[in-house]
Amino acid sequence: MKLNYHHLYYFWQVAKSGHLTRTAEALHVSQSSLSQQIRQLEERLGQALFIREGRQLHLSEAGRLAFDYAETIFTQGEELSALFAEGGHAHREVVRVGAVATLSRNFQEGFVRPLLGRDDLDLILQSGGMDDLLRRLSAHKLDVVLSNQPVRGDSEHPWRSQRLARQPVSLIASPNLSPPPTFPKGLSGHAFILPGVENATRHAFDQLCSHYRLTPKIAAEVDDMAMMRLLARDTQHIAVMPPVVVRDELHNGTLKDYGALPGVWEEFYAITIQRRFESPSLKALLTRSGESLLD
Amino acid sequence: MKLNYHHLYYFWQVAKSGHLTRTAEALHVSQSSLSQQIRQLEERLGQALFIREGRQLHLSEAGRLAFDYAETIFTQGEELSALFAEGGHAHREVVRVGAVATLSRNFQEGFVRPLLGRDDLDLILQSGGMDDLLRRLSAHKLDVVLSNQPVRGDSEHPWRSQRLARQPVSLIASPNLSPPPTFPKGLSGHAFILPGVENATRHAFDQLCSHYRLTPKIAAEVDDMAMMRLLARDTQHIAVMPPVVVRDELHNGTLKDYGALPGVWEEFYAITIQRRFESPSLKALLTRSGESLLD
DNA sequence: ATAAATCGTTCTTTAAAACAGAACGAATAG
DNA sequence: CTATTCGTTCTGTTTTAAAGAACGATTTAT
Repeated sequence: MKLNYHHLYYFWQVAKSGHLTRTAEALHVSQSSLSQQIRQLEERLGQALFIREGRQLHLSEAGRLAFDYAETIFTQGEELSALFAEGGHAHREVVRVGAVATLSRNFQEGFVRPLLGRDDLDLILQSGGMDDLLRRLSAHKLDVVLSNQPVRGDSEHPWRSQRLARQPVSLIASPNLSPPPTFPKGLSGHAFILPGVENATRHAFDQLCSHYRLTPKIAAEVDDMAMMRLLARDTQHIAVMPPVVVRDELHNGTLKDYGALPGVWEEFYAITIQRRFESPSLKALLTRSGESLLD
Repeated sequence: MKLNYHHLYYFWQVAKSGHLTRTAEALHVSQSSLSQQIRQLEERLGQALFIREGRQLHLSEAGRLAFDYAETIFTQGEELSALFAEGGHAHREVVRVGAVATLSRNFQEGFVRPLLGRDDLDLILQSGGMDDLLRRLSAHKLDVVLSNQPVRGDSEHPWRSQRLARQPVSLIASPNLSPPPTFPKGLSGHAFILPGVENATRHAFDQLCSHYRLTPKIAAEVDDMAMMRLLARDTQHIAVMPPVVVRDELHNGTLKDYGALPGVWEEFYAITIQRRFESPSLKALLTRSGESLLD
């Protein structure tokens, strides 16, 4: 037996105002009809939503609960309705991309680049924390989340993490460092700017160091790639990061790539919710080869 | 003309599976009926939701949009339905309190204390960032948010900020500080642990200092009250904070209150959404006098 | 190549629901 | 203590959703 949304709607309206007769007038239905529909909803749910005290209606605890749900349901519905009402015009395609705020901006740009030239669609880019972004993804406020970590989905949150690209991780520093650092030997005297410990790249780097019995001096731990880029530029320390982050600086000579670390990769994932009808533009983004994202 | 939620429901089901006939069977209705209801929805919205290609249905851009809304609407509905289905039992009262994570724990506890003894209701306490909490409040996932700052509501977010209490702010430090600090003179040689600049208390403190032409040495800026408490306890610096935060330490002599700062207050606000039927327990919490919250 | 099956739409009839109106009862107001 | 207000219940009416048959288009099978 299905929930009757029209009954719920009437309940919502009455609960909002607290008066049956007034609501009936506002909705242009008879109070008798309204009363009946609400009673049917109560029978369907198996519990009283209103407490009848004299000729007044008060929300019961169950009613309060139902009201909260009704509120989100029908505000969504009204939003939808308004969206279609405002313009009879056809809807433009929209692609909404969320990106973990600590992710490389160059990578983000590379991902959405194919969409930038198109004037037949709207691109919405939002950054934020992982939790926040995943919540928005679940609420269908985002189409895809970009992250440097995969996420395991479960039955409640059927997320799908797809690796878009992997990028070697290099030693990046000022070009006039002397002696020039090399890996694994030739690091003494230098301090490092590293990704934070929650980062998978950092984990790989630590493993590599422990393999070569190295205990590098740590100048800073930074989780934001944009911040790391600034620190690499403005200090004499060695940053451990993918070259793509500092593409411009490498090109104009502000920074130098002292070589990739073997077996250490920064990975990029697209997290989506599996759905039957994917936006064709988004689908195209996700099925590209990894190289084009990083050049 | 109102949006028909039954039509939307059918649309949602068909859009999920992509097949009209199969969905009709699953819902135990005829495919003709299903087809008609969806057509009526399209007429109501003024746009095609499906693109008919041969005998296949594809979501149009408008359809994709509508589908996202339908998804949140009906998952909410199903959640509601499940909630009432699982137990025919009467629903216990629930009060859901959100608190800004940086807020004093003692204050939080004082706020919810009247509810702790009651076994006829469930108390849900969540902490998080202001943005996150306000979002949950708007989504009716929380009944009230506790904060040390008021929030201006608007027509879209009709928040109401109510001041629950104000608390003097004192100089708090180790009891064996010598010379004992006094305000405004007698602070030289001491360093301070201060709330972060986004905190209203910090602002008042800075104003006070500038009035007395003081430039205090800052040892640390901390936005989390629990953290501040630890630092006050484990350093020889002077913390600027309300005594309520360190009530226990003051009582057992671990810390000492060197006097309140004139005109500096830490304020506590309850942020709610105005509604017709407030939970009686919550209402009782909000109408208490401020004193009982802080003792 | 052509018949058969599949799938969605449209038209018409039938069943179900939402609805309005009247009668009723209880609580509030003058 | 009588009017009025407000929610409920009962009955007949109207509207809406549903089913069935006919149709057209596309895919599959022979």
